[in-house]
Amino acid sequence: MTTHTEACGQLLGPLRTLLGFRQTALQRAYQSKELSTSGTGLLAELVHGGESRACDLAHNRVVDASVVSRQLGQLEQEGLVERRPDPADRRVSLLRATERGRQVLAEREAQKANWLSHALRDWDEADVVRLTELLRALSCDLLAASRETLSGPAETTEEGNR
Amino acid sequence: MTTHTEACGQLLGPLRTLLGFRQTALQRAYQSKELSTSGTGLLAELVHGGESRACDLAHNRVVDASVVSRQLGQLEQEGLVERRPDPADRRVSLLRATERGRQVLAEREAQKANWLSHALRDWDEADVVRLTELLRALSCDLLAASRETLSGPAETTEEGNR
DNA sequence: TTTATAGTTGGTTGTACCAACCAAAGGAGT
DNA sequence: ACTCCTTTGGTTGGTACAACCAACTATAAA
Repeated sequence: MTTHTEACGQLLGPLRTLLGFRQTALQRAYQSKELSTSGTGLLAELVHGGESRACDLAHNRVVDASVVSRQLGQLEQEGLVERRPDPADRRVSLLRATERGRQVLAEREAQKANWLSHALRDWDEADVVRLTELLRALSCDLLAASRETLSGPAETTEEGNR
Repeated sequence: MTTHTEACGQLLGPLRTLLGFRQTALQRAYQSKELSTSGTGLLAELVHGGESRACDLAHNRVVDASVVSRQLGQLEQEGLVERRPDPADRRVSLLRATERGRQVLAEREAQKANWLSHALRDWDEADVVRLTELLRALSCDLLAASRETLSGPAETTEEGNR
């Protein structure tokens, strides 16, 4: 039980609190009817990541392909994304955000940024920046570790958690 | 559009990513069958917060009372929490974690801390501490802002809330 | 031809909401 | 003091949404 582990233990509390917000408070606080909350993330990924295949989207978000499929269906129906067949592989469709999709997302992001800015009105700007960096790194490492755990909890770990 | 707002806009990405983990990767990565993920949070609150009333728990977690009610039922059934009638008000029951509840939670927390420690093995310890502080503050302010938004989005926005 | 991959659809589960309800408290009016 | 009426704590029923897995079709690749 190193001090590093202890420090991580301390991190658990706030992390749980934050993750707990999903589905509840935050969601309700800044939700629109136009964009089913989970769809927002997908749309954002398409806007920022450019044209992608559905399976890549699923992989990035670490969710089942079926989830992405349904979300895409919804987004497409609302005209926020469009698909075209991949000329190189007729199994895949390439997804892309429409102009309207970009626009809607931009609006939502602006709203959220405002809301967040209000919520953090007492914060030092430097702290916001610092937190952003740390969270980015955290997400990245959590993602990697999740994949590791999910794919091979068998023998990929060298000596022995479990 | 101040730079503060912009900085918050930058924060949105990582934040979304992180919140997206809920229900998916993280959940699966460190989940046990003994404790329904959402129950963990409740149990943690009981362990750390001491004997509480159900309505206070609901308020703290910003969820509907019915949600807490069902979760408590489950936890109680597994012998992780117990309730006793409040002598001062016969409507309320006071909830408390059982010894076994404490034990189970402690195990889970240790597991998680280990997992997290592994995930963040390349991190500077100081950064972990810093992130913990920032996340704590973030949770706190997000919570406050959510409540504000939820309770009175009508006309309470500009000057004095309520 | 056989096997693997991309995507969709059906069925199930977990977690949340709201509405409706019961039981107990707390005030107000007589 | 006694009864009404409103408020509050908690439970239960019904519904929505997002995730999963399994089964299926169509296409590629070996």
